[in-house]
Amino acid sequence: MKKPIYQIVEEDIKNKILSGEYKTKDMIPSENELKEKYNVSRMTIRQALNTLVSEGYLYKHKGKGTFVSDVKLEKNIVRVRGFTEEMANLGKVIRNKLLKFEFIPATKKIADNLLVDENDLIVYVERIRSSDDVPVLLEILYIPYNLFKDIEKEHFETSFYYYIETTKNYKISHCLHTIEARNADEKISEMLQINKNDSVLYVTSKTFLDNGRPFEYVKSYYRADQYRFVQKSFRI
Amino acid sequence: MKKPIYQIVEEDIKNKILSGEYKTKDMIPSENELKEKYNVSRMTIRQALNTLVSEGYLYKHKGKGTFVSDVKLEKNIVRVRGFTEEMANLGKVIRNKLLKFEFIPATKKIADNLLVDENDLIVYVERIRSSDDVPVLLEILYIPYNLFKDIEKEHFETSFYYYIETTKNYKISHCLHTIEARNADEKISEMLQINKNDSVLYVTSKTFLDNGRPFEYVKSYYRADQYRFVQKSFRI
DNA sequence: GAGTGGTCTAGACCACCAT
DNA sequence: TGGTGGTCTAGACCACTCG
Repeated sequence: MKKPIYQIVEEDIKNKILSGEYKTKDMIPSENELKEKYNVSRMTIRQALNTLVSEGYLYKHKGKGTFVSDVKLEKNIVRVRGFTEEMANLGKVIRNKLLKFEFIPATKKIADNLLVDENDLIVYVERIRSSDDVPVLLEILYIPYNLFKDIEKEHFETSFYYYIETTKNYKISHCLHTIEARNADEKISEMLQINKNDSVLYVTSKTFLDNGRPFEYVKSYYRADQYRFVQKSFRI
Repeated sequence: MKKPIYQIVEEDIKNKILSGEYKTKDMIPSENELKEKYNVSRMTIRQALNTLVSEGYLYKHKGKGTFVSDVKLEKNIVRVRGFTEEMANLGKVIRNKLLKFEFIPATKKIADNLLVDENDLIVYVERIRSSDDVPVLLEILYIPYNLFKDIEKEHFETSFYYYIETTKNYKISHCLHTIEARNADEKISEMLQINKNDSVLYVTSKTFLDNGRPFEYVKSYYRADQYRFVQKSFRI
């Protein structure tokens, strides 16, 4: 799986921004200079730059040049992060206990959410995710098989997002959440080691690749004493 | 001011989606066909298509084609909106029942959150907000008196945000939420007309003016059967 | 094997900005 | 006027999907 050139250029420039080699408000080399430097065509350079612009690292001024954004202001937007990534950030030890890993036909509802046809093959996964040996959430995942034909149980015992981004080299774009409160039923409470009727956060998520395709539909039950959402909203 | 071709193509295709000429899950013509149809180069077609993909109108399948997304699920960006505004948008009739309106000294925690000094005067408000006569949430507000010296009970019986933006002419900038699930205690359940131990969404909000000052700190208890949060996150 | 989207090239002309 | 990014072309080869 060879990385495309524009992605190499993109990562190189992003690193130069993060390391401080390109500083806030600095003009980076022009597209023509970058074209020479990386020995590629200008369109390839533009593809790399445009991604960084859409991610907020750079901004352009026609007739002037391309400049580095104030990256401090970015980081406050709500980010899509896998549970693994999130917990690792907090220095927690994660464990994933796989309960089910099956192939099932898509129901109407799942097919609609994942933009596949009814009865198309779906990877169905149930797992419990623990942080420092305390169960935090129960996840039920629906994943279109045709996107991940080499998918294996192991990917859900480690990090599914790592597999997607590193092994498959897909790009994750964004995620839609709904967040509700529910009382745990018998099954949920048992799995999360809480009492029946204890509150849980019930979250549905649909996550998209940068080609516009949803690649997972997830129902999650979070233990209320172990997890909460933080969100920043803007008045627009 | 001539429109670039890719934008004309983009709008044309978007219109065909919105008008229903291209239906959900339909494959649209291939890039080569579109190239012939509009009499432009393939790169121009791709620029138009990629914008529509990033906006969520289309998704692509390498080796298969380009397809129409389920457009109903657009426009989900998280906005700061007062409850009044939000419910009015849904055509609901709002009522606010004011339970308490008092002036109290700031505790350490409240002072820290509102960037005032301990024991500074705080407006303390409790109110129940109903939609179509069903109680939806219990709100407990802490507001720094020094920002609103002319504040009155009436402002909480109608819309506090309206008062801020129209009467005071302040600009609201953004809001930080934390969202948790809790079991309703005796008091909460009674106020929201639910059973004891029923789940509620417990939300804390800190809302800021565009000068960076927090102007309210709010604890809210939402009835789980009446309310949920929707959020869109980006991977950056 | 034929068709699709993904990547890439080596040019070109334009509008905008500074000097 | 010379340099920048914005738009656009007419090709090319690749990887993927499907029959």
